Amino acid sequence: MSEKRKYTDALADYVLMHGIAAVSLRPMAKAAGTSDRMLVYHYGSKAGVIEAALQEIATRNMTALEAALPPNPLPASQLLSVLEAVARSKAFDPVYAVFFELSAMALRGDETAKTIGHSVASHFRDWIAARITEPERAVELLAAVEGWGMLNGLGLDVPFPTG
Amino acid sequence: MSEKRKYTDALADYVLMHGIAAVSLRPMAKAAGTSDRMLVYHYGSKAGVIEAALQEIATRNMTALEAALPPNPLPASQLLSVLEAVARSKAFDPVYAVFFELSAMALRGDETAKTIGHSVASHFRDWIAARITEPERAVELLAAVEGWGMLNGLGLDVPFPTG
DNA sequence: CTACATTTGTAGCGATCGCTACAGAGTTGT
DNA sequence: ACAACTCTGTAGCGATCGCTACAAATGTAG
Repeated sequence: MSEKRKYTDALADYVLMHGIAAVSLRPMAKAAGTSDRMLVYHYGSKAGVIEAALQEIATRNMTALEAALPPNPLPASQLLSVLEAVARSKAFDPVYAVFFELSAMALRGDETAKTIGHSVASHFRDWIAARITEPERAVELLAAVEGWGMLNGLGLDVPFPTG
Repeated sequence: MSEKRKYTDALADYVLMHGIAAVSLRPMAKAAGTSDRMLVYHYGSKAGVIEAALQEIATRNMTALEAALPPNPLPASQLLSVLEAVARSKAFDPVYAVFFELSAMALRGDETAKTIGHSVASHFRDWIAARITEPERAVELLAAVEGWGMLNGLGLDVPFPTG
């Protein structure tokens, strides 16, 4: 595996762990086993580094989704109980957090956040649509799951959507 | 009105405009017509400044909600069309953005974000509960509205929840 | 008026930020 | 062997960060 590929992997881990807002080149480089100098060399700038990390996170999520469940229409309620297991696992918190940060950045006009966030959300929506018997409800279910994640993150006791 | 009160007001505007992650003392002080020195004097530290701004934003939202609609049970669909008008207005984008940032910070363990975010979300939930004929559905509706805001912010064309 | 406490301006501390100039080291093509 | 190109370490630039020491100004109480 190329050095840059390994860096990208470590950068994605770092962003998931610390959030988009908190990153700076030197600590990130240290976590990736290299120097800030090399990150700028490979990715052009801090913005390039962050974009690469976000793209990597997006790709991971999409492939994880594909691998988790074959496209096979189920009743919405059944798909939601699969999603609930994932969403409730502590390991998913950083993904939610990055997604929330992306949304906030997009609302403030960040073009990179808009592009990547829109792409991730669209893929997730289509993934859902291909796995429920009422595909036109995919967006509604996605919104319910995201809204649940937000309120749950804020410590509200919210029943997971059941469809 | 006391100087500190005026500062807090300007700080809330500043945070709504620029986001939580982007704030630093000097630009914020300039926007409030004072110096970083004075912000630290009045609020103790940068964290104190941010907390005051967030509290002010939270208070504004709660009083705006109270003023917008008297507590009078309506069918959920009617309340949602009121909320849709607010949520779709461009002026509400910064509120959504700050809320998303708060959620991300809370998920990463920030105690201030947890406290304030939980408080805002609880009040909003209770506000809804007092204005629909099926109060037990308040959390579900809140989650749907927040999820809509997130996907909408990412540029997805999402129908507003109808209840 | 005097003694004290509260409020403010000036200046600057040490740390970190993103980024770059420069020089070598390593690799490749001829 | 030589030149050209890719890669990487060292050092440091100017800017900004949160915060503080110090002292002057301002208000308040005796």
